Amino acid sequence: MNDNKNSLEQIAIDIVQRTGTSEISFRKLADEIGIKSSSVHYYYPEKSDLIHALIDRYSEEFFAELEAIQLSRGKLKTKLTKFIDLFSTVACNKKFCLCGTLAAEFGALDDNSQQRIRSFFVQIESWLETLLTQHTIEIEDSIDRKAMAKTIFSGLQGALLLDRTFMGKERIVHQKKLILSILNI
Amino acid sequence: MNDNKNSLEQIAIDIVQRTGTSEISFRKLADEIGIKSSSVHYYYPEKSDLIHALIDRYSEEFFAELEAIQLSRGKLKTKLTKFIDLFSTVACNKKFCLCGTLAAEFGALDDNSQQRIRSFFVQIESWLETLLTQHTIEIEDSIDRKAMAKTIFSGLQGALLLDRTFMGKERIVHQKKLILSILNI
DNA sequence: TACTACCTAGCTATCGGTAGATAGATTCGA
DNA sequence: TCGAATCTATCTACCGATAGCTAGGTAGTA
Repeated sequence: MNDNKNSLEQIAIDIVQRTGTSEISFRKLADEIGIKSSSVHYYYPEKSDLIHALIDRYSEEFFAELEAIQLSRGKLKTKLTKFIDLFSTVACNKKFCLCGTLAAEFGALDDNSQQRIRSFFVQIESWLETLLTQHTIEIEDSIDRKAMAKTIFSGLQGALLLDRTFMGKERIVHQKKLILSILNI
Repeated sequence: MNDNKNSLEQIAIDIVQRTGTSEISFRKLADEIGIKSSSVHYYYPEKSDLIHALIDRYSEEFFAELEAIQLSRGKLKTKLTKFIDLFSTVACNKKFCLCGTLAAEFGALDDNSQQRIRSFFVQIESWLETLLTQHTIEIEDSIDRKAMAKTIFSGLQGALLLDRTFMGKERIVHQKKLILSILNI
Protein backbone atom coordinates (compact mmCIF):
# COMPACT_ATOMS: atom_id res chain seq x y z
CA MET A 1 0.00 0.00 0.00
CA ASN A 2 1.07 3.55 -0.81
CA ASP A 3 2.78 5.43 2.04
CA ASN A 4 0.33 8.32 2.04
CA LYS A 5 -2.69 6.05 1.91
CA ASN A 6 -1.24 4.07 4.77
CA SER A 7 -0.67 7.22 6.84
CA LEU A 8 -4.13 8.55 6.08
CA GLU A 9 -5.74 5.39 7.41
CA GLN A 10 -3.56 5.28 10.49
CA ILE A 11 -4.37 8.88 11.35
CA ALA A 12 -8.06 8.47 10.61
CA ILE A 13 -8.35 5.34 12.74
CA ASP A 14 -6.64 7.12 15.60
CA ILE A 15 -8.99 10.11 15.41
CA VAL A 16 -12.10 7.91 15.24
CA GLN A 17 -11.00 5.88 18.25
CA ARG A 18 -10.56 9.08 20.25
CA THR A 19 -13.42 11.25 19.02
CA GLY A 20 -15.69 9.50 16.52
CA THR A 21 -16.22 9.99 12.81
CA SER A 22 -17.45 13.58 13.02
CA GLU A 23 -13.92 14.74 13.79
CA ILE A 24 -12.38 13.35 10.62
CA SER A 25 -12.60 15.40 7.44
CA PHE A 26 -10.82 15.03 4.13
CA ARG A 27 -9.12 18.39 4.62
CA LYS A 28 -7.92 17.62 8.13
CA LEU A 29 -6.51 14.24 7.10
CA ALA A 30 -4.83 15.76 4.05
CA ASP A 31 -3.29 18.56 6.13
CA GLU A 32 -1.85 16.04 8.56
CA ILE A 33 0.38 14.54 5.88
CA GLY A 34 0.82 17.63 3.72
CA ILE A 35 -1.35 16.88 0.70
CA LYS A 36 -4.58 18.35 -0.62
CA SER A 37 -8.06 17.13 0.27
CA SER A 38 -8.82 16.29 -3.34
CA SER A 39 -5.94 13.81 -3.24
CA VAL A 40 -7.63 11.99 -0.40
CA HIS A 41 -10.67 11.60 -2.65
CA TYR A 42 -8.35 9.83 -5.07
CA TYR A 43 -8.11 6.98 -2.59
CA TYR A 44 -11.61 7.21 -1.13
CA PRO A 45 -14.16 8.73 -3.55
CA GLU A 46 -16.73 9.21 -0.80
CA LYS A 47 -16.48 9.44 2.95
CA SER A 48 -18.29 6.12 3.30
CA ASP A 49 -15.49 4.48 1.29
CA LEU A 50 -13.01 5.80 3.82
CA ILE A 51 -15.08 4.48 6.72
CA HIS A 52 -15.29 1.05 5.10
CA ALA A 53 -11.51 1.01 4.63
CA LEU A 54 -10.98 1.98 8.28
CA ILE A 55 -13.23 -0.80 9.56
CA ASP A 56 -11.57 -3.36 7.28
CA ARG A 57 -8.09 -2.32 8.29
CA TYR A 58 -8.89 -2.19 11.99
CA SER A 59 -10.52 -5.62 11.74
CA GLU A 60 -7.53 -7.11 9.96
CA GLU A 61 -5.09 -5.76 12.52
CA PHE A 62 -7.23 -6.89 15.43
CA PHE A 63 -7.73 -10.39 14.08
CA ALA A 64 -3.99 -10.68 13.42
CA GLU A 65 -3.47 -10.14 17.14
CA LEU A 66 -6.13 -12.72 17.94
CA GLU A 67 -4.43 -15.20 15.66
CA ALA A 68 -1.13 -14.62 17.44
CA ILE A 69 -2.82 -15.37 20.75
CA GLN A 70 -4.45 -18.45 19.30
CA LEU A 71 -1.13 -19.76 17.96
CA SER A 72 0.75 -19.11 21.20
CA ARG A 73 1.10 -21.98 23.60
CA GLY A 74 -0.45 -21.79 27.04
CA LYS A 75 -3.49 -22.43 29.14
CA LEU A 76 -6.87 -20.84 28.62
CA LYS A 77 -6.09 -18.43 31.46
CA THR A 78 -2.93 -17.23 29.69
CA LYS A 79 -4.68 -16.70 26.38
CA LEU A 80 -7.68 -14.97 27.93
CA THR A 81 -5.33 -12.70 29.85
CA LYS A 82 -3.58 -11.76 26.61
CA PHE A 83 -6.96 -11.05 25.04
CA ILE A 84 -8.05 -8.85 27.92
CA ASP A 85 -4.71 -7.04 27.89
CA LEU A 86 -5.50 -5.86 24.37
CA PHE A 87 -8.35 -3.86 25.88
CA SER A 88 -6.22 -2.49 28.73
CA THR A 89 -3.72 -1.16 26.22
CA VAL A 90 -6.43 0.64 24.24
CA ALA A 91 -7.85 2.21 27.40
CA CYS A 92 -4.42 3.41 28.52
CA ASN A 93 -3.99 5.15 25.16
CA LYS A 94 -7.24 7.04 25.78
CA LYS A 95 -8.86 5.20 22.91
CA PHE A 96 -11.95 3.08 22.45
CA CYS A 97 -12.51 0.19 20.05
CA LEU A 98 -12.98 1.63 16.54
CA CYS A 99 -16.01 -0.54 15.88
CA GLY A 100 -17.35 0.25 19.34
CA THR A 101 -17.10 3.95 18.56
CA LEU A 102 -18.92 3.44 15.29
CA ALA A 103 -21.50 1.24 17.01
CA ALA A 104 -22.29 4.21 19.27
CA GLU A 105 -23.22 6.27 16.20
CA PHE A 106 -24.81 3.27 14.50
CA GLY A 107 -27.91 5.03 13.20
CA ALA A 108 -25.75 7.56 11.35
CA LEU A 109 -23.90 4.92 9.34
CA ASP A 110 -24.69 3.48 5.92
CA ASP A 111 -25.86 -0.13 5.64
CA ASN A 112 -22.48 -1.31 4.44
CA SER A 113 -20.68 0.09 7.49
CA GLN A 114 -23.34 -1.33 9.80
CA GLN A 115 -22.89 -4.78 8.32
CA ARG A 116 -19.10 -4.59 8.63
CA ILE A 117 -19.39 -3.66 12.30
CA ARG A 118 -21.79 -6.50 13.00
CA SER A 119 -19.38 -8.83 11.26
CA PHE A 120 -16.49 -7.57 13.41
CA PHE A 121 -18.44 -8.29 16.57
CA VAL A 122 -19.64 -11.68 15.39
CA GLN A 123 -16.11 -12.75 14.47
CA ILE A 124 -14.68 -11.77 17.85
CA GLU A 125 -17.43 -13.56 19.73
CA SER A 126 -16.86 -16.54 17.49
CA TRP A 127 -13.11 -16.45 18.15
CA LEU A 128 -13.78 -16.42 21.89
CA GLU A 129 -16.24 -19.28 21.60
CA THR A 130 -13.65 -21.30 19.68
CA LEU A 131 -11.06 -20.53 22.34
CA LEU A 132 -13.36 -21.77 25.10
CA THR A 133 -14.18 -24.87 23.08
CA GLN A 134 -10.56 -25.68 22.32
CA HIS A 135 -9.72 -25.47 26.01
CA THR A 136 -12.97 -27.14 26.93
CA ILE A 137 -11.42 -29.51 29.48
CA GLU A 138 -10.16 -26.58 31.53
CA ILE A 139 -13.66 -25.29 32.31
CA GLU A 140 -16.85 -26.85 33.59
CA ASP A 141 -19.19 -28.62 31.20
CA SER A 142 -22.17 -26.63 32.44
CA ILE A 143 -20.83 -23.39 30.98
CA ASP A 144 -22.55 -22.29 27.78
CA ARG A 145 -19.55 -21.50 25.56
CA LYS A 146 -21.43 -19.35 23.09
CA ALA A 147 -23.18 -17.28 25.74
CA MET A 148 -19.98 -16.93 27.75
CA ALA A 149 -18.10 -15.64 24.71
CA LYS A 150 -20.72 -12.92 24.18
CA THR A 151 -20.73 -12.02 27.84
CA ILE A 152 -16.95 -11.72 28.04
CA PHE A 153 -16.72 -9.51 24.96
CA SER A 154 -19.62 -7.20 25.76
CA GLY A 155 -18.41 -6.86 29.34
CA LEU A 156 -14.98 -5.82 28.16
CA GLN A 157 -16.34 -3.36 25.61
CA GLY A 158 -18.40 -1.65 28.28
CA ALA A 159 -15.51 -1.60 30.72
CA LEU A 160 -13.29 -0.10 28.04
CA LEU A 161 -15.82 2.60 27.21
CA LEU A 162 -16.17 3.57 30.87
CA ASP A 163 -12.50 3.27 31.77
CA ARG A 164 -11.48 5.59 28.96
CA THR A 165 -13.62 8.38 30.40
CA PHE A 166 -11.75 8.00 33.69
CA MET A 167 -8.36 7.52 32.03
CA GLY A 168 -7.78 4.23 33.80
CA LYS A 169 -8.27 0.49 33.43
CA GLU A 170 -10.03 -0.27 36.68
CA ARG A 171 -13.20 -1.69 35.19
CA ILE A 172 -11.31 -3.88 32.75
CA VAL A 173 -9.38 -5.32 35.69
CA HIS A 174 -12.64 -5.99 37.52
CA GLN A 175 -14.10 -7.67 34.44
CA LYS A 176 -10.96 -9.78 34.15
CA LYS A 177 -11.24 -10.97 37.75
CA LEU A 178 -14.89 -11.79 37.22
CA ILE A 179 -14.23 -13.76 34.05
CA LEU A 180 -11.38 -15.81 35.52
CA SER A 181 -13.46 -16.36 38.64
CA ILE A 182 -16.58 -17.69 36.95
CA LEU A 183 -14.52 -19.86 34.63
CA ASN A 184 -12.70 -21.03 37.76
CA ILE A 185 -9.27 -20.86 36.10
CA MET B 1 -40.40 24.56 31.09
CA ASN B 2 -41.55 26.04 27.80
CA ASP B 3 -43.25 23.59 25.42
CA ASN B 4 -40.88 24.21 22.56
CA LYS B 5 -37.82 23.97 24.74
CA ASN B 6 -39.15 20.72 26.13
CA SER B 7 -39.76 19.31 22.65
CA LEU B 8 -36.33 20.41 21.43
CA GLU B 9 -34.62 18.51 24.23
CA GLN B 10 -36.73 15.40 23.77
CA ILE B 11 -35.99 15.31 20.05
CA ALA B 12 -32.30 16.06 20.54
CA ILE B 13 -31.89 13.35 23.17
CA ASP B 14 -33.58 10.85 20.89
CA ILE B 15 -31.31 11.72 17.96
CA VAL B 16 -28.15 11.51 20.08
CA GLN B 17 -29.14 8.13 21.49
CA ARG B 18 -29.62 6.79 17.97
CA THR B 19 -26.85 8.50 16.02
CA GLY B 20 -24.59 10.65 18.19
CA THR B 21 -24.14 14.42 18.44
CA SER B 22 -23.00 14.93 14.85
CA GLU B 23 -26.54 14.34 13.65
CA ILE B 24 -28.08 17.13 15.67
CA SER B 25 -27.98 20.66 14.29
CA PHE B 26 -29.81 23.78 15.35
CA ARG B 27 -31.59 23.93 12.01
CA LYS B 28 -32.70 20.30 12.08
CA LEU B 29 -34.05 20.60 15.60
CA ALA B 30 -35.83 23.85 14.76
CA ASP B 31 -37.39 22.34 11.62
CA GLU B 32 -38.74 19.41 13.63
CA ILE B 33 -40.99 21.69 15.67
CA GLY B 34 -41.52 24.41 13.08
CA ILE B 35 -39.43 27.28 14.38
CA LYS B 36 -36.25 28.95 13.12
CA SER B 37 -32.73 27.91 14.09
CA SER B 38 -32.04 31.32 15.62
CA SER B 39 -34.84 30.66 18.08
CA VAL B 40 -33.04 27.56 19.30
CA HIS B 41 -30.04 29.75 20.05
CA TYR B 42 -32.36 31.72 22.32
CA TYR B 43 -32.48 28.69 24.63
CA TYR B 44 -28.96 27.40 24.04
CA PRO B 45 -26.50 30.15 23.00
CA GLU B 46 -23.89 27.61 21.93
CA LYS B 47 -24.07 23.97 20.97
CA SER B 48 -22.18 23.01 24.11
CA ASP B 49 -24.99 24.60 26.16
CA LEU B 50 -27.43 22.31 24.41
CA ILE B 51 -25.28 19.24 25.08
CA HIS B 52 -25.02 20.16 28.76
CA ALA B 53 -28.80 20.51 28.97
CA LEU B 54 -29.28 17.13 27.32
CA ILE B 55 -26.93 15.38 29.73
CA ASP B 56 -28.57 17.06 32.73
CA ARG B 57 -32.06 16.18 31.60
CA TYR B 58 -31.17 12.60 30.70
CA SER B 59 -29.46 12.19 34.08
CA GLU B 60 -32.45 13.56 35.98
CA GLU B 61 -34.86 11.25 34.19
CA PHE B 62 -32.62 8.23 34.67
CA PHE B 63 -32.06 8.86 38.36
CA ALA B 64 -35.78 9.35 38.86
CA GLU B 65 -36.23 5.79 37.60
CA LEU B 66 -33.49 4.55 39.90
CA GLU B 67 -35.17 6.24 42.83
CA ALA B 68 -38.44 4.52 41.98
CA ILE B 69 -36.65 1.17 42.01
CA GLN B 70 -34.97 2.02 45.29
CA LEU B 71 -38.27 2.97 46.91
CA SER B 72 -40.09 -0.13 45.68
CA ARG B 73 -40.30 -3.08 48.02
CA GLY B 74 -38.68 -6.36 47.08
CA LYS B 75 -35.57 -8.46 47.22
CA LEU B 76 -32.25 -7.54 45.67
CA LYS B 77 -33.04 -9.85 42.78
CA THR B 78 -36.26 -7.98 42.03
CA LYS B 79 -34.61 -4.58 42.13
CA LEU B 80 -31.63 -5.65 40.06
CA THR B 81 -34.00 -7.14 37.50
CA LYS B 82 -35.85 -3.83 37.26
CA PHE B 83 -32.53 -2.06 36.82
CA ILE B 84 -31.44 -4.41 34.04
CA ASP B 85 -34.83 -4.11 32.36
CA LEU B 86 -34.16 -0.39 31.91
CA PHE B 87 -31.33 -1.40 29.57
CA SER B 88 -33.43 -3.96 27.70
CA THR B 89 -36.02 -1.31 26.95
CA VAL B 90 -33.41 1.07 25.54
CA ALA B 91 -31.97 -1.67 23.33
CA CYS B 92 -35.40 -2.63 21.99
CA ASN B 93 -35.95 1.01 20.98
CA LYS B 94 -32.75 0.87 18.93
CA LYS B 95 -31.14 3.36 21.27
CA PHE B 96 -28.01 3.47 23.38
CA CYS B 97 -27.42 5.26 26.66
CA LEU B 98 -27.08 9.01 25.96
CA CYS B 99 -24.00 9.29 28.14
CA GLY B 100 -22.60 6.10 26.66
CA THR B 101 -22.98 7.59 23.20
CA LEU B 102 -21.22 10.75 24.32
CA ALA B 103 -18.53 8.70 26.06
CA ALA B 104 -17.78 7.10 22.69
CA GLU B 105 -16.97 10.54 21.26
CA PHE B 106 -15.34 11.63 24.50
CA GLY B 107 -12.32 13.36 22.97
CA ALA B 108 -14.57 15.62 20.92
CA LEU B 109 -16.41 17.01 23.94
CA ASP B 110 -15.65 20.09 26.04
CA ASP B 111 -14.38 19.67 29.60
CA ASN B 112 -17.76 20.53 31.05
CA SER B 113 -19.54 17.77 29.13
CA GLN B 114 -16.80 15.29 29.98
CA GLN B 115 -17.19 16.04 33.68
CA ARG B 116 -20.96 15.69 33.51
CA ILE B 117 -20.63 12.28 31.85
CA ARG B 118 -18.12 11.09 34.43
CA SER B 119 -20.50 12.26 37.13
CA PHE B 120 -23.38 10.33 35.53
CA PHE B 121 -21.35 7.12 35.55
CA VAL B 122 -20.07 7.65 39.09
CA GLN B 123 -23.58 8.23 40.39
CA ILE B 124 -24.96 5.09 38.79
CA GLU B 125 -22.13 2.95 40.11
CA SER B 126 -22.66 4.54 43.49
CA TRP B 127 -26.38 3.80 43.35
CA LEU B 128 -25.63 0.16 42.56
CA GLU B 129 -23.10 -0.08 45.37
CA THR B 130 -25.67 1.32 47.78
CA LEU B 131 -28.22 -1.20 46.55
CA LEU B 132 -25.82 -4.08 47.15
CA THR B 133 -24.95 -2.71 50.58
CA GLN B 134 -28.57 -2.23 51.61
CA HIS B 135 -29.33 -5.83 50.69
CA THR B 136 -26.00 -6.97 52.05
CA ILE B 137 -27.42 -10.00 53.90
CA GLU B 138 -28.72 -11.43 50.64
CA ILE B 139 -25.25 -11.85 49.15
CA GLU B 140 -21.96 -13.32 50.33
CA ASP B 141 -19.62 -11.28 52.49
CA SER B 142 -16.69 -12.02 50.22
CA ILE B 143 -18.16 -9.97 47.38
CA ASP B 144 -16.55 -6.55 46.91
CA ARG B 145 -19.63 -4.30 46.64
CA LYS B 146 -17.87 -1.40 45.00
CA ALA B 147 -16.11 -3.54 42.41
CA MET B 148 -19.28 -5.52 41.72
CA ALA B 149 -21.26 -2.32 41.11
CA LYS B 150 -18.74 -1.19 38.50
CA THR B 151 -18.67 -4.60 36.88
CA ILE B 152 -22.45 -4.82 36.63
CA PHE B 153 -22.83 -1.39 35.10
CA SER B 154 -19.97 -1.61 32.60
CA GLY B 155 -21.11 -5.08 31.57
CA LEU B 156 -24.61 -3.83 30.88
CA GLN B 157 -23.37 -0.80 28.95
CA GLY B 158 -21.29 -3.01 26.69
CA ALA B 159 -24.12 -5.48 26.23
CA LEU B 160 -26.46 -2.61 25.35
CA LEU B 161 -24.03 -1.19 22.80
CA LEU B 162 -23.60 -4.56 21.12
CA ASP B 163 -27.25 -5.61 21.30
CA ARG B 164 -28.39 -2.41 19.62
CA THR B 165 -26.31 -3.21 16.55
CA PHE B 166 -28.09 -6.56 16.31
CA MET B 167 -31.50 -5.12 17.20
CA GLY B 168 -31.95 -7.54 20.06
CA LYS B 169 -31.35 -7.92 23.78
CA GLU B 170 -29.50 -11.21 23.84
CA ARG B 171 -26.31 -9.94 25.47
CA ILE B 172 -28.20 -8.05 28.14
CA VAL B 173 -30.02 -11.26 29.00
CA HIS B 174 -26.69 -13.10 29.22
CA GLN B 175 -25.26 -10.39 31.46
CA LYS B 176 -28.34 -10.62 33.64
CA LYS B 177 -27.95 -14.36 34.09
CA LEU B 178 -24.27 -13.92 34.91
CA ILE B 179 -24.96 -11.21 37.50
CA LEU B 180 -27.71 -13.16 39.26
CA SER B 181 -25.55 -16.26 39.13
CA ILE B 182 -22.43 -14.77 40.70
CA LEU B 183 -24.50 -13.00 43.35
CA ASN B 184 -26.21 -16.36 43.88
CA ILE B 185 -29.68 -14.80 44.12
C1' DT C 1 0.88 5.30 -24.17
C1' DA C 2 -1.41 4.76 -20.13
C1' DC C 3 -1.44 4.87 -15.34
C1' DT C 4 -0.43 6.71 -10.63
C1' DA C 5 -0.55 10.19 -7.48
C1' DC C 6 -0.92 14.20 -6.90
C1' DC C 7 -2.33 19.37 -7.96
C1' DT C 8 -5.40 23.99 -8.62
C1' DA C 9 -9.65 25.84 -8.47
C1' DG C 10 -14.05 25.93 -7.38
C1' DC C 11 -18.86 24.21 -6.57
C1' DT C 12 -22.98 23.77 -3.41
C1' DA C 13 -24.72 22.74 1.03
C1' DT C 14 -24.68 23.13 5.67
C1' DC C 15 -22.85 24.41 9.90
C1' DG C 16 -22.73 27.38 14.35
C1' DG C 17 -23.57 31.79 15.45
C1' DT C 18 -25.05 37.00 15.47
C1' DA C 19 -27.63 41.48 14.91
C1' DG C 20 -31.58 43.59 15.12
C1' DA C 21 -36.70 43.73 14.75
C1' DT C 22 -41.31 42.57 16.63
C1' DA C 23 -45.74 40.90 18.65
C1' DG C 24 -47.64 39.76 22.78
C1' DA C 25 -47.51 39.14 27.72
C1' DT C 26 -46.14 40.87 32.15
C1' DT C 27 -44.78 44.11 35.57
C1' DC C 28 -44.88 48.31 37.85
C1' DG C 29 -44.89 53.21 39.11
C1' DA C 30 -47.83 57.51 38.89
C1' DT D 1 -56.18 51.78 36.76
C1' DC D 2 -53.63 53.22 32.89
C1' DG D 3 -49.63 53.88 30.35
C1' DA D 4 -44.69 53.00 30.13
C1' DA D 5 -41.20 49.87 30.46
C1' DT D 6 -39.57 45.40 30.28
C1' DC D 7 -39.43 40.59 29.28
C1' DT D 8 -40.32 36.36 26.42
C1' DA D 9 -40.21 33.96 22.42
C1' DT D 10 -39.97 34.30 18.22
C1' DC D 11 -38.72 36.23 13.51
C1' DT D 12 -35.74 37.87 9.10
C1' DA D 13 -31.51 38.19 7.26
C1' DC D 14 -27.15 37.45 7.26
C1' DC D 15 -21.97 36.06 8.27
C1' DG D 16 -17.67 33.31 7.79
C1' DA D 17 -16.10 28.69 8.15
C1' DT D 18 -16.10 24.24 6.80
C1' DA D 19 -17.99 20.20 4.88
C1' DG D 20 -18.07 16.70 0.94
C1' DC D 21 -17.18 16.50 -3.59
C1' DT D 22 -15.86 17.38 -8.74
C1' DA D 23 -13.57 18.79 -13.15
C1' DG D 24 -9.71 19.08 -15.29
C1' DG D 25 -4.64 19.57 -15.38
C1' DT D 26 0.25 17.59 -14.72
C1' DA D 27 4.75 15.42 -13.52
C1' DG D 28 6.78 11.15 -13.10
C1' DT D 29 6.57 6.07 -13.69
C1' DA D 30 5.59 1.60 -15.84
